[in-house]
Order: sequence, then C-alpha cells, then structure tokens
Amino acid sequence: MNVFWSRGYHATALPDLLRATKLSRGSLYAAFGDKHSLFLRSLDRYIANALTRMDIELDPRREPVDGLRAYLAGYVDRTSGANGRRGCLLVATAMELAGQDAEVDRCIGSFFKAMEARVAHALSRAKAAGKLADGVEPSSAARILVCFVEGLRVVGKTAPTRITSQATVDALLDRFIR
Amino acid sequence: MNVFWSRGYHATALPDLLRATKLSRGSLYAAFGDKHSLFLRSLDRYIANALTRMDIELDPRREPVDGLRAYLAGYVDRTSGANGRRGCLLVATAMELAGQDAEVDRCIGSFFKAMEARVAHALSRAKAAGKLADGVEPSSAARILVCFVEGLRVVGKTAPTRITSQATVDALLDRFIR
DNA sequence: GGAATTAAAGACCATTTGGTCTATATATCA
DNA sequence: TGATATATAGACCAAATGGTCTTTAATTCC
Repeated sequence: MNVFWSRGYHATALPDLLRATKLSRGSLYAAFGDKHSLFLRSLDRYIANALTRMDIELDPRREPVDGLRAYLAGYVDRTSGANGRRGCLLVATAMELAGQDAEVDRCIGSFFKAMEARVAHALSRAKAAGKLADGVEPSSAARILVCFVEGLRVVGKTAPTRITSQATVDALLDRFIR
Repeated sequence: MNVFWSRGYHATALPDLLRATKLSRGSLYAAFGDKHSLFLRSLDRYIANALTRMDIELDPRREPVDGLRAYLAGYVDRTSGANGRRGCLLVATAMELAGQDAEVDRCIGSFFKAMEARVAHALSRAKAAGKLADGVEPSSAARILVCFVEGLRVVGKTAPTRITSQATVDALLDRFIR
C-alpha cells in the first residue's frame, strides 16, 4: 500500500513492489495475481483505514462538535509537512484512474458517499443539540466539508504549512458552529 | 495539452502525443525537446488560461459578489458531467508529480497563491461594500474557497452531478455572503 | 533422515517506453 | 528548373515495463 501511496499507480514499477513486499516475483504473482489486483487491495485497505478512523473520531457517544473538530484536526495533520507532501492515495487515484477503471470508480465513489454520510450524521446530531449556526443544513454542509478536506489534500501537496491549514479549518468551522 | 489533461503525465505515451499534435516524432522533438518540456508547456498554458479566466470573472469593475458567483459557477460547470469526469490537469499534476518535480512544484504552488490572492481581493472588495457576513475575514475565506473548489474537482471525478454541485456551492456562499 | 511441498532468486519473454537518426518527400527560393 | 532548406515517415535503439517459468534453496511432514 505504502508504495502506491507515495508514488501512484503508474509510477510504481514491479521492482518497487518487490522491494516493499520483500517477496520474490513469483510469490507476489502467486499471492496477488497481478499489479492491478494488488493495487485494488491497497486501495481497499486505505479506505478501510480511513473509515474506521472516522468512526472513532465521529463516535456517536462523543460530543458531535468535538468529533468534527477531531476529524478536521486529522486532516490538518495529514496535510502538513511530510504527511502533506506524501499526499493521499485516494485523491491521487481519483485523479489518475477514475473514469478509466470501473473498479476504482466504485471504490472511490462509495468512499466519498460513506464519508459524507458520517459527517452529515455528526452534523445533524450537532444540530439537534443546537450547536449549529442558523440556516446550516447538515447534508449540504457535509458535502461542503468533504470537498473542503479533499481540497486541503491537494493544496497540501505543495504548501503543507500546518498553521495556515489549522487556521483555515478553524475559520471554516466557525461558519457552521454556533 | 489536451492529451495530458485527459490522461495525466505518466499515462500519456509518445504515440498519443504524436497523434494529438499531428507531428512526426522528429518534428516533435525538434520543436519541444522532450516529453517533459512539452508537458511543462502544457501546464503553463493551462494555468495561464485559468488565470485569465479568473481575471475576467473577478474583474474589479464588476460587483465582487457577482464575480465570486461567476467564479464558482465556472467550477460547477467544470465539475459536472463529462467535464467533471475529465478532471483537472492542475489537480492531477499536483497529485502525480508534486514533490518529485521541482518545476511542477513551482508552477502549482504559485498558481494556488495567485488564485487565492484573486479570490481574497474580490472578497475584501465585497467586505468593503458590506456584503460579507459578520466575522468573515477575506484572506482565510479565500483559502477556504480555494480548497473547496479544488476538492470539488476531486469529488467531481466520480460524482459529477451538476445539481448537487450547484447546491453545495450555493450553500457555501450562503455562509459568507450577507 | 528422506520425501514432498513451498517459497525464493532471477533468467527470460514480448511489449512498450522515451528518444535518435536516416532516408525520403515536400516546399522554398534564386 | 534546380539547389537548398524543411519536415515527414518510420527504422532503430537501449532501457524499462508487466508477467512467466525454471532452477535452487528452505521448510514441513512422516
């Protein structure tokens, strides 16, 4: 997973994968079939990680606003410094392969939907608790947040400065939270 | 430019470029040096197009809020349907090459700064005209908008539905405009 | 210990990659 | 028309690509 993450699909060559998996050529093909299948497994794993992380951050037993703060703080972290420069396997794959690989399309599309649903759920709990600013509607606000964090990852590739990311996140949240 | 735009740097092979430019191998190398230089020229052109488009949309002689609406409408358009699926050369390049190609880093970093500056300028004019919601600060709001639109491009790769994009943009603008 | 299974190393393959070079055709200009 | 410059087509190149296969080593099981 890590190799694809750092370099992208096309830029990752077989030797890179062999080095990373410490497998021989034969064993790698016996275990995973081919490069594409291995990539799909990596992507699945990456997505599963992201989703479980969100489930922790946005746990229904926590204060929803705290959860959203934690969720966004995670993105600040992942778009700062070396993490930022490394980028995001999901966004990179979306830009590199979406529209040309049906399987990838499915994975990524469903991930964005799942993420949006989780954020929307947290937002509606926040709304029920009277913590949302007037006129904020959870579902569209969730879509805004999803776009925003993915955009952060893009901008974070070239300008991964923690303080401005954090300030930007705070400013955004400020428009939604009472 | 169009070939790189549709397929990305690594996925674009020499034959693709020959077909697109209608040049022979020899002529292409005589004219552009190599694949990398040609790519850089494409990227420059793409960026120049984007910047002049923004200069029109956010023209200081127009109402700043109208300008911002036009600017965002452009992104709705570019992230919907076939346009959305095609994606964005800039975002794709950021994810594919940033951090591995100094020239690309420079181009993209300066583009984001330029875009942010233009948006910030429009926002501060809007603020001066009393059109901004309380507590909105132009520079951080500009950063938010830049991240948001770039995120739209990412999400638009797999879910390029115009109505939801438009609704999301409207909902976001609603948090900033009085 | 010895047979059988498993995995590692890497030779090997066809194809494709980016890039060069030569031979031919086309256009330019005196 | 005839000499010269220009651009074409495409042969050609070494290197790298993803993928297979055989040979050798290590492990497992009886």
